[in-house]
Parts: sequence; structure tokens; C-alpha cells
Amino acid sequence: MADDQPKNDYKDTLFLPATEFPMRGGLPKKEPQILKRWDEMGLYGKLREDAKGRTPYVLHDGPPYANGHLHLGTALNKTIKDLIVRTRQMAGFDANYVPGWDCHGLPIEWKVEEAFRGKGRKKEDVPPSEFRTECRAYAAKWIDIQREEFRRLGVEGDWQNPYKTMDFGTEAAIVAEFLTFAEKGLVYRGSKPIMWSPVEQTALAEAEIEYHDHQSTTIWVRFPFVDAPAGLEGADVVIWTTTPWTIPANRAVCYGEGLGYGLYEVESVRDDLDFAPFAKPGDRLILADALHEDVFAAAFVSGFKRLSDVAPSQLAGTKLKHPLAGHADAYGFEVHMLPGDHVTDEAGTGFVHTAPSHGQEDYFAWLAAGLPLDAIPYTVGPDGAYTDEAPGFEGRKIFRTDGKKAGKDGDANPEVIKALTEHGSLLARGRLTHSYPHSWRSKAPVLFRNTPQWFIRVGEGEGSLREVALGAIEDTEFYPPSGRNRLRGMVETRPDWLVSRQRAWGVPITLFVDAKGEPLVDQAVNKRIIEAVREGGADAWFGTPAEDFLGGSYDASQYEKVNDILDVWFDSGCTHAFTLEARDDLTWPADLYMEGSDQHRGWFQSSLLEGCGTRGRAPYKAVFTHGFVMDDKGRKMSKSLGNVVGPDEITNKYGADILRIWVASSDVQEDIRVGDEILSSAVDAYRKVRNTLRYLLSALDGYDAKEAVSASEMPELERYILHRLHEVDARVRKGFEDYNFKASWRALSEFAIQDLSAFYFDVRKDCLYCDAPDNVKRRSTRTVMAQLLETMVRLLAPVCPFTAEEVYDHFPEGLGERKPSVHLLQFSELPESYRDEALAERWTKLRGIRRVVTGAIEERRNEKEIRGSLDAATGLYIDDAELAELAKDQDWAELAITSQAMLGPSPAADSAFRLAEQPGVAVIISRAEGDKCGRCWRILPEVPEEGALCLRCKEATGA
RNA sequence: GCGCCGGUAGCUCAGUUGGUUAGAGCGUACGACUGAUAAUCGUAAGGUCGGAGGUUCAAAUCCUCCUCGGCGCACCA
Repeated sequence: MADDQPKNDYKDTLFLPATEFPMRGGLPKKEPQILKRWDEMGLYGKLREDAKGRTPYVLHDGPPYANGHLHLGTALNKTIKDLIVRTRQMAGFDANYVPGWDCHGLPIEWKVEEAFRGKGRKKEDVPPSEFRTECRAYAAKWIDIQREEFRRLGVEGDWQNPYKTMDFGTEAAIVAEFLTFAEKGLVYRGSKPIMWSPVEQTALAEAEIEYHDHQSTTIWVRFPFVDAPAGLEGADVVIWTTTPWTIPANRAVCYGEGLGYGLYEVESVRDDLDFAPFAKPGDRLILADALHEDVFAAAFVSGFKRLSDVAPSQLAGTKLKHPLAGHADAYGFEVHMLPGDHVTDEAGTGFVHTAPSHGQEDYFAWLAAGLPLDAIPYTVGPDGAYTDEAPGFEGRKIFRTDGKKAGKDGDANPEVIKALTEHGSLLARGRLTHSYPHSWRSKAPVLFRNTPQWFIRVGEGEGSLREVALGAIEDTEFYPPSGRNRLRGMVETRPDWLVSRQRAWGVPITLFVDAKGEPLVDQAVNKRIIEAVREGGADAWFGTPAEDFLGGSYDASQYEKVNDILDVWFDSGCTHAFTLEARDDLTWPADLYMEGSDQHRGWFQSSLLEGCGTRGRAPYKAVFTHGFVMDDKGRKMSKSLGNVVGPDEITNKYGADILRIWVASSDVQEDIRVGDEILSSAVDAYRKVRNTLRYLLSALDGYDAKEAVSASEMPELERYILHRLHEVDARVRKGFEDYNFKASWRALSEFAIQDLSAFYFDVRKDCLYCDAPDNVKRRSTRTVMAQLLETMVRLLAPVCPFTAEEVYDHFPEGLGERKPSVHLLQFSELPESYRDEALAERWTKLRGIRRVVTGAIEERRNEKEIRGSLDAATGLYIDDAELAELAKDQDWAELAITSQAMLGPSPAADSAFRLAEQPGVAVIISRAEGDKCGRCWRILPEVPEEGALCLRCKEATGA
């Protein structure tokens, strides 16, 4: 130091703040070290041990999918969970957090399939057990990776012993849950059209479909009435379809209740063709008015007349004859005329050919009419060929399935068209190129194919699962409350739960089904199944002969073993059973389920139905939903927009505590945004709070509890700060309790910035630095600061677990005995006596007056009259009697951080500084008179010469 | 398309049962300090509360419509 200014002579006599706690966090480097330390000390075990006997609080983890690195959404989710768990733990609960993973399902199958293909093996050539082994290994790998990624975020929990849906014991538990549904008679075999690839002989998910142009043969087909309504005698209803091969499966025709139809008579057909049109003069056809011209053009009709209106109501309830009636001595059944919202008059005829085994809308129209599931035929087999339920067409293929021509049209369409022609049912034919679904693997077209499926009956009304579930929703608390409506709306309208999947990686549907399609329900059999799965996982079901399960009581040849697996939603719906219920360190039901709002459709609902079906209530007492992470413009993140931010980018650049502040300061119940500006405000907020704590640590350098002063002996300012601390502590903890973290963070950071850094610390600097150590005011300040530090480090700990630990590490020894980690502490119990509303009200007003003074100083500063506030003397003139009374006992030089102050007679000169929001207060700032004390830098008349000591400093230094 | 949710200063958020000139923190600008110093302090500027109607003496707050965005809508976790 080449400083030769004499005023520095006194610097050593000051009590300047000192701490090893660095100003900058260096979080990306430091956090991993702290994590390692927690690991080494076995923090999780200590937390459990510590909390033994306390009231449990259970946040049950909704399992993330064990595939791929974390994205910000999962990071957000886990961070909120950790905030909840940590705040409950510190509030005095035993808040044990057991993380879990969802391991089964399609995305992993895809990845593993891909890996096999890379090695030149097709999925169908890999034995299922080997395939499942690979899936298991794949999931295990990602669980390990994700576990480390979650821990890096500072998420505390039982990472050594999480739950996994693929553990054998868990798979057995899921099987047991499913069989409970079966035993209650809630499981039935139904039927439903799904997207099926005949080439690969597998069901496909929407995501496995791509759309390509495909040329289809189109046909217009006439359906005569069984008993024509009055005025429609001899008329045919006409449909149009792009899939002639679905005609044998036709069971209904749909009409639109809002459409206009007419009865038309053909008068002439074109004679300029080298073939005879199918239509003949005298044919009577019912068509949508908007489409009759198109139909007649296709049918080569050259003249027609419209005979009458046909009201949709005339069609209701009528029956039609099948256009193939009599073919192969079959198709004699009646075809239903049904109303359908999906029917339009934009293309076709205004009537929709309805084959409930080949289309979603067809299927629902069928069910909506109350028609029976078992009347839906299985006309097409897995290989895309007709079954014997399509008489006369058995074995004909829709698409070719092998050789180079796989995916090309088979012989089904020509045969059907031929038969229709023979029966006089064809009105016209044509070709159409249109977008059609294809398998993304084989590129071959797919078809909707009806397949047997397993359902859990949600049902309707009295005693139904739906009714129980709706009741359970009313008994659940929702954060935000709108979640209740959303979940209720979904449960009210949802269909029965389709739980079967024609896939490989999952928990088997462990049912034996008899010839009638009824599942076998026998507890002894079920017990053997559950035990086998517990020993050997899913393979035990597929690999064990039926006899071994059925024992002596049943004839294995009479039963078929179901080959499907369970919907993974059923797996996750069971987490409460195999985790909450099964573990001694958790309780059932959970206090809270906390997931993204998409889980109303997913986990909240599957858990609800599972819990209600097996145990009569929801497995949770409350449900909390958070929104999704958007980019800084509020758009969703996507690779194509290039706006994806990964959690690792944030932890590597800023640190996990910053990410956590971002979460804690956002309204997580809505969608939240992330971007550079948003993160940098988290960084700024962090810096402010960190420095406030650092100042407390440094000001408490060498602190000894013996210097503490009791609150009653403290100056008013100290008591005011204690009041504020009590208030803030309560507000922060209330926010935690309500899962309203942003309110907590706001209260805490604004207290640190406004009340402490900008006000209290600033005012007390002089006292802290210059007064003698035994000075009561100084001791009071340090007593309050110790309390501030103790309380604030605890309130900060859930939000910034790393930084709070680092602060705690740097606590001056004199603060007393320490625990091994800040996270083993509970929130401070501050004495109620800190509260003093009257005092607080006074000080709110005093701070209002102070604002006028700082404003006035600023004005002088801008006029270059003064530089630092210690250059100034405050002249305060107060009109308002009440304010004047308040102000008169205060040391305004100290409060305003000026060298001198005087309370002058009101009113002040017009030139005095005033603020509109502080009427009755005027301030005149002048230069302080006297010389500058070389130690405390105040300018006082008592200082004999520039740089000498003032009286206080003389005493403090013992000079 | 349908169901649900949301749109308050550049950013993150407050705005109680509709009631005086819509608040805070951060950021920004300018200034101060140089004994919290890649820190700290002060002052100031920033909003037709998504838009349009309506109810009312009075609307960010209640109603309707529109717009923008999000989530969900069955082999996707």
C-alpha cells in the first residue's frame, strides 16, 4: 500500500468486517464439492434419523421416464418437489422423499429395437426375453445417469433406494393390483380398432405413423331399405368409401342430423361410353343435396330429377340391407342407420359407410348407439387377410405382406368389388390419391383393424368406479383449485380404461381366458402367478407353462394365456401401492402428488382410478400442478426453433442454486419462461442475497454470545428490525406452507435488499465500525445480526441448499454449537415478543421521512454541493404534529447518514426540498460545519483539526 | 375442432369482497462512495393492466366476443 494519507492511520483501530466467505459464489465448481461432502457425511441418513418420530409428510414422486437426459421441465419438476420436501422437513415434519422411475413402455422399446437393428437383427428375430433383458439394461443405464443429474440440482432424497417400475418385486405388485381389479369383476375383454401394420404384424402408435400419398380405389355403394319409410319405397341409400375391403365389415350407415338430403331419380345415363354405367334410369337414390351432382357425375348419370326432401328424422331408426346380402349365403343381417356428428356433406354422399372394426369414428358411433361390442366382427387377421368372419373372402389379402411388393394392394379390393357388382350394389367406382397412414419402419400402408382388448370398467352411475373416483376428487385438495374441475371433467367423460397393449416391454396382463372370452378369476392361481413374477419378472409369465399356474383345478387346454402387456399408465398408477404402502418409511395415502398439468390426463388420473378401484379412495390427499417451461418469448421449446435450454447448461454456467432461484421466484403454477435475461435476474438476486449474508458474517467477525443484549435493552431500531424479521420469517414460512415459493422468495430477498442492505446495515455501519466493542448499541446491533443470520440461513436453505451450507460453514464460532449441516436444522422459533406493531408503524413513518432526506441529499449532490452524505448536515422541518412528535426523539444524523442534523422550526423556507408523497416534511441540506474526523469521517465542530479525532472516536480508541 | 388455464412496466411478481394519481424488487440511465469494492448507497425514467364491447356513480378486478399463448383430447410418458 503506497498510501501516505494520514487519515489511514486510524484504519487499524476500526472494527471492519472480515470473513473468509467469498463475495462470489463460483457455484459451478463449488456445488459438486458440497454434494460430495453431503454424500460422505451420509446427510440423507442423518436427516431421517433426525426426523424419527416427527409427523410424517409424504410427497410421493411421480416417476420420470428412464430415457434420455433431463430437460428443463423435469428439472423444474424435481426442483419444486425438493423445495416442498426441504421446507416441510425444516418446518418440523419427517419429510422423506423417495424418487422413482417409470421403466416400461414404447420409447425404450424403440431405442432397443434400433440398437438391435444396428447389429443387423430385426425385432421379430429377437426372443422376447432377450429383448426385455436389453430394455431392462437400457432403462437401468438411464436411471443411473438421471440420478446424477437430479442430484446435481441439489435434490435430496433416498437415491440409494428409489423405486423402479421394472423391479421384479414391483412388477409382481403391479400384477397383483391388476388381478385385484379382475377379482372385483372390473376387467373385461372388449374390442377396438387400432392402427395395425400387417407387414410387421404389430400395432402402431400415432408417433410411429407417417402419412404418404396412396392411390385408393373408391366405390359408391347402394344400400336398400329393409322396410322403406313412406315415400322412400324402392330408394337406395348411397355411401362412398376409399376402402372397399371394409365392406364385409359394414354394420351401419351414418347420416348427419343437420344435413339436407333429397330423393333423386335417375332419368338417363350417358350413352357415349364404351361400357354400360352401373346406374340405370329409374334408380331412386337418397343423397345429400350438396353432393348429388358429384355422385351423378361419378356414376355417369346424365339426367335426373329431385323428387322430394328427405328429412334426417325420416331415416332415424330405419334398417338397411347389406350390399352383399346373400353372398356366400351370408350378410343377411340388418345394417343400422345411425346419426353421427362426424358426417359432413363436403365429400362423398352425405352417408358414411360404418365398419366399427375399422375406424375410430365408426367404432364410437356404434357404441354411442348402444349396440353390442360382441356384434363387431373380426374380418381381418394380423396378416391383413380376411378371416372366416368375412364369408366368401377368406384369405384374401388387403395388402401384400411379403416379397418386394409388400405394402402393395392385395386381392381383397377386386374381390369385394366383383361381389358388389354381382349383387347389383355398386353404383360407381373411381380412383383417389390421398394422404394415407403408413408405418414409419416398413413404409407400408397400415390399416385400422379391430382387435380384442382388455378394459377396466369405469362404468356409469351408482357404485361405478367413475362414481367412486368423482367422489374422491371432491375429497382432494387442489393447487391451484382449477385442477379439480379439470380432473373431474376428464373423469366424467372418459371411456373405460383400455389397459392392454400389443407390445413387449412391460408388465404382462396375467389372465387366462376361456373360449367365451371370460377371464379366469381364482385367487390360488393368481397367487401362483404373482409369486412367479416376483421371482422372474415378466418373463415368468410368458415362459411358464399354463399348467404350472392353473394347477390341478383347471384344464389348461380350455384356457388361453393372454399375451398382451399392461398400459404403462397402469404401472405408474400403482406406484402408491408398491411404494407408499410397501415401505415402512412412507405412509399411505400421500400428502401430496406434485406434477405438471399434463398429468391430469396421466398419473393423477391413473393413480386415482387405481386407488379407487382397489382401495376406494385416491392415494393422495392433495394434488399440486405446475406449468411448462417456455422460452423467453413464451413459446414452447423445440429443437426446430433452436430455443431449447438444458438444465446442465444452467448448472454449468451459473449453478444449481441459480436454477433453484429461477424456480422459486417464478409462478410455477403457470407456464414459466426461461432465457438469458430471466436467468441473469436470478443471478442478480442471488448476488444481492449472498452479499447480504456475507455482510452479516463479516460484521459478526469475532462475535461472542456473551456480548448479546436482551431485546428490551436494545435501541428502537434494533427492535424494529427484530419485528421485521419476525414478520418476514412468518411470511416466508407461510409461503412455504402454501407451496407459494415465489411469495417466500420475494419476502426474503426484499427484506435482505431493502430493510437490511439499503437501510439497517447502512445506518449501523458507523456504529459497527467505529463504536467501542462494549458499546451497548454496537452489541445490540451484533446481537440482532446474529439473529438475522441464524434465521435467514434457515429460510434460504430450501431454496439455495448449497449457498446456505456454505454460509453455515462460515458462521463465526461465537454463534454457538453447530450441526454437521445447515439442512439438519429446523426453522427458527422467534419469540412472539419480537412483534411490536406500534413500533413498526412508527418506523414505517420514520423511513418515509428519511426518504425525503435522501432525496434532498441527492439534489445537492447533483448540484455538486456535496459528494458523500457525510459532507452534509440535515435540516428537518416537519409540519405534521404527529410526525414531528415521532421525529423528535431520533438521531437524524445517524439515520440519514449525514454528519450533523437538526430539527428546525416549521414551516421551512419555500426553497426546502419536499416530496409529494410525504406531505408536511421539508428538508434543507447544508454543508456540515467543522473538520473531518480522521477515523469515522464525520464532519463535526468538535474535531480540532482536519483528520483529528472526534470525541466518540477518541473514547473508542482509548486515546 | 372440443375441454381447461393464462396474457399487469425490459424481466420476475403484488394488486384483499370492483372505490382516491396501478405497486414492489431486479434491470436500465444518471450520480455517489472507495472502510461490503467485479461490492455497496442514492435519484430518476418506464405501464391506454392482450384487444373490443357491456354492466356500474366507479372495472386490472364482473359479463360477452375477439386475439395470442399453454396443457390435454386413448398403444404418448
